[in-house]
Amino acid sequence: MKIKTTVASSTFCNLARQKQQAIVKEMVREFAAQGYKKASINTIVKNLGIAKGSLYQYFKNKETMFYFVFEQFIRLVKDSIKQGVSLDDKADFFVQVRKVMETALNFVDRYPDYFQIYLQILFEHDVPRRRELLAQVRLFSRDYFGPLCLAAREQGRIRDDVSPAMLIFVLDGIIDRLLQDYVRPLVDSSLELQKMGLKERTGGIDEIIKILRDGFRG
Amino acid sequence: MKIKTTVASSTFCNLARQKQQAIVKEMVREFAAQGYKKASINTIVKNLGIAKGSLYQYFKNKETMFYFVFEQFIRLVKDSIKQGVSLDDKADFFVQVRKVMETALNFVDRYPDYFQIYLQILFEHDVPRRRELLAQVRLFSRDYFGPLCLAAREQGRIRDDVSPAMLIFVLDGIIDRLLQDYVRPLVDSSLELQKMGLKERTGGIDEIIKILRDGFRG
DNA sequence: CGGTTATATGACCACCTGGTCACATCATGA
DNA sequence: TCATGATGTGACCAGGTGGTCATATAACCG
Repeated sequence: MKIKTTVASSTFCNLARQKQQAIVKEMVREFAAQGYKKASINTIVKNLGIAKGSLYQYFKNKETMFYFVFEQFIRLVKDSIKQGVSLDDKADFFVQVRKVMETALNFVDRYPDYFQIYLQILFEHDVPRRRELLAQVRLFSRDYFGPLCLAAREQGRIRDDVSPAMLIFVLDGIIDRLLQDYVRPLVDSSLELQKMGLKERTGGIDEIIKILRDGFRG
Repeated sequence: MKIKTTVASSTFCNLARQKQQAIVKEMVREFAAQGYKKASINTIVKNLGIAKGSLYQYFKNKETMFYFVFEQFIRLVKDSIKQGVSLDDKADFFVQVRKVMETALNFVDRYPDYFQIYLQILFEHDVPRRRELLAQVRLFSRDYFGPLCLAAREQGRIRDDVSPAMLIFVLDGIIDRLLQDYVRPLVDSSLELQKMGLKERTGGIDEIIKILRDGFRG
């Protein structure tokens, strides 16, 4: 099974699978840790033990390397969505939100570095073709949550004194926080889900859903 | 009134107020836009129209410049808290949360670049003395929300099947999102509070509080 | 084997970085 | 007016950046 890409050279595509994977892994690691601009090609080749010229035979330039990695990220996301979630208008809204949270958590659990790269793109304003890249991602938010939220509201599962924009804002915010907390816990307010087993994790998500549904009031 | 700092040179402190402010403003702008490592001293001096050597007579090195700016940030935060909020155990919990949100929003409205610098520190893992800096900030979160949340729970204003950690996690997450959305709206899920007048903004916050209190259920 | 093409290499380039310092300019006070 | 100390300056440094390319090595095939 050949690797799918629109930007890597044929030389790279014909590389031994093992070497290929090592290169991808190291590029992902470096871009995840440093973002686009701060990422160092010298560091990448040093860690791989290959010459810089070699890397530049595989990819035209730094921007292409980044885009290649991003391509892989998009592919993984799409695969995860296909496998993990099936939109079902009839199911309870909060059950569906729950499913989305679990799918998203599974993704960042499996591919934390790829998720970090996504965060880097969100945060770094001078990433090449940033707008275009982000437009490709709007997964949990627009393509997914948008329709889900609108449907839920029309079906009366959501109080009608809450605007759709606000619903999306809060849900998206909570999920984002959940994922970021998973890969990069802050000292102050962490659920530490990444330290838990599957069962506790499920319990944590349950609690969040409960809050979203019924609020904090005692 | 002399500027308060523990790191700037006396030469800088004796500078004409106007020049001083211009320098502070430009450093804040650059660090806010680029973070610590990517920030360029050459850019700063070019934009200011002064020699690099001059800047290095005001501050020992880049790290000192960054710390100086951070010092100012902390000062502004403390002032804002003093003015904006008074902890009141007897007031309704959600009313207090509301007050915190408004105070925080006012801060990022007045000092968006300083808030950006805070975000940069949160996100950039190789900022010098990062842990120490972040420890000084835990404002809305630990020093503030922690006691508030615990008190609210003990007084039964919060449902007792929600853990304190979860309460802090969700509140902190929502506020964080609110502030980030204010200075750096995402295309997909933005409330666009920054485009609104004071009244609409108040309405937006009200809606959030309502959701936190009673949840989304229709 | 020889010949030809594909891959690997690292010295090298121009450019930028944070930082220095000998020197120029200015202000002050006698 | 002149001397002294404070302030301003930018050429310069070592080190890092993304990127190139002539050359060396390997792989393949007749």
